[in-house]
Amino acid sequence: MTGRGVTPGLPGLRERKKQRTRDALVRAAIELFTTQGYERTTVDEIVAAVDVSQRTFFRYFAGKEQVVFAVQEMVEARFVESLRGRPPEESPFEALRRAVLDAWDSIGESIEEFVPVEMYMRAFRMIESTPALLAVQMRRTAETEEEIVRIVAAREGLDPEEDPRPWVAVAAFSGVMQLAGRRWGAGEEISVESMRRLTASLLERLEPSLAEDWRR
Amino acid sequence: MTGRGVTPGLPGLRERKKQRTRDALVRAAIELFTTQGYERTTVDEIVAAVDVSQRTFFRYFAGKEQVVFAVQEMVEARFVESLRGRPPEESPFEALRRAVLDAWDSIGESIEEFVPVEMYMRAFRMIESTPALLAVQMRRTAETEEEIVRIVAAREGLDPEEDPRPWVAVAAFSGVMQLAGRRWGAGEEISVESMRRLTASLLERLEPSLAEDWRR
DNA sequence: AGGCTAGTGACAGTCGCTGACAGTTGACAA
DNA sequence: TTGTCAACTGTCAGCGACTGTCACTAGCCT
Repeated sequence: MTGRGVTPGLPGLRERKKQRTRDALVRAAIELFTTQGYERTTVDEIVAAVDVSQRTFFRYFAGKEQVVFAVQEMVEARFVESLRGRPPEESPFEALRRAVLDAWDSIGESIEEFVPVEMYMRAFRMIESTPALLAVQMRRTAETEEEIVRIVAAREGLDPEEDPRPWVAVAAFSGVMQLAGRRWGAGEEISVESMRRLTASLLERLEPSLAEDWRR
Repeated sequence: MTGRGVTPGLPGLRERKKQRTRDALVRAAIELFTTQGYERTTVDEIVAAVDVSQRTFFRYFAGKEQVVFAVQEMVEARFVESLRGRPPEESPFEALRRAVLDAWDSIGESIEEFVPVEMYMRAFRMIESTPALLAVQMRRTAETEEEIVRIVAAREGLDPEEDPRPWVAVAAFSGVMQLAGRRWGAGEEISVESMRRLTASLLERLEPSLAEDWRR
């Protein structure tokens, strides 16, 4: 008996250690970024706070910006999952709309396990106000869009290579979502609740805004 | 008589010299980027080709990426101008749609004065396929969006701070435009004409894609 | 116990970019 | 013309992000 009788399904010590280093880097980075600013924080400062070498940092993250998006990834995953669960009788746009709202409803707890919600919020605002980060954010969004398109197309039994409608719908939807993010970042309220409200109100107006004669 | 009796309205020698340096940098950069790739081209190579110092390069362009967007700026300006000229009785979305198509119709000549159209096309594709450039591109787009919102709001006699409809409409429109760019970049045809066709067909489908039941 | 290898640190080097300072050259007035 | 001023430019020195290399440590597996 060596005392190594670990629960079989669980990751080994090596894996857990890695995860801990990674988490520590994310937390330290966001802490530093939000207190002294993204550009004014060097990678050297981050690694010093966690006491690892700079080389190690770049083994975990492809770039200084990547570390910021570790949490964002979770949120997106939550939305995608939620979309997959929508009943097939909903129209594509309706399914997208409900999936976002559902995701916002249930997001609070799942972030909290990892970092305080308030830290996530600060990170979100930091992204909106830092050109370098915003650029990465937008690129990431574009990539997620592709996955969403595939899901929507599958729901409707379409081949996305053939039919442009899933692309167009998702593009329009995504445009409005980005707008919501920008507005929320510029506003006062820092709550998930306010983000949800804003999202709902903008998505509601999408169809009318395109068709209606605004002057009545 | 000193021979310095220059035509009064024209920029002086200094100004012309500056412009020449700038143009030379843009051309050299795009040439190098498109032949050997963006990342594999160093700023040193660019300045060597034009025979100026690296410092000078950074006085003209805020970053290595900026030089790529010198031409793109022209195209966007053309679109904005075209939008301003649309008759006020058109619906906002209709005006946006026609403005893009008009812009594509008249874009050819105005680029040619500066660089061959084919070079512009290659630059466009390079942006689509280079993460660093795509990120900047998207950021630039977001900034242009704001101006478009103001124009649309003005057409309709609305205050954009009050009414979210201009924002929503432009966000959706812009999302589809980005999609058009991506599709065009991924396709075979490298002509302005094909870009125009693609744009037209996607914009046509925007409204139906949101409302219709796709399964009939 | 002992070999295998993923993960790490140390170090040197490349590249994008900036600040400071000095030299040069158009613009403009005397 | 000539002299002064301000705008441009080159040189140099240096920072910070990022990468390649190589030796070493410590979980892992038999």
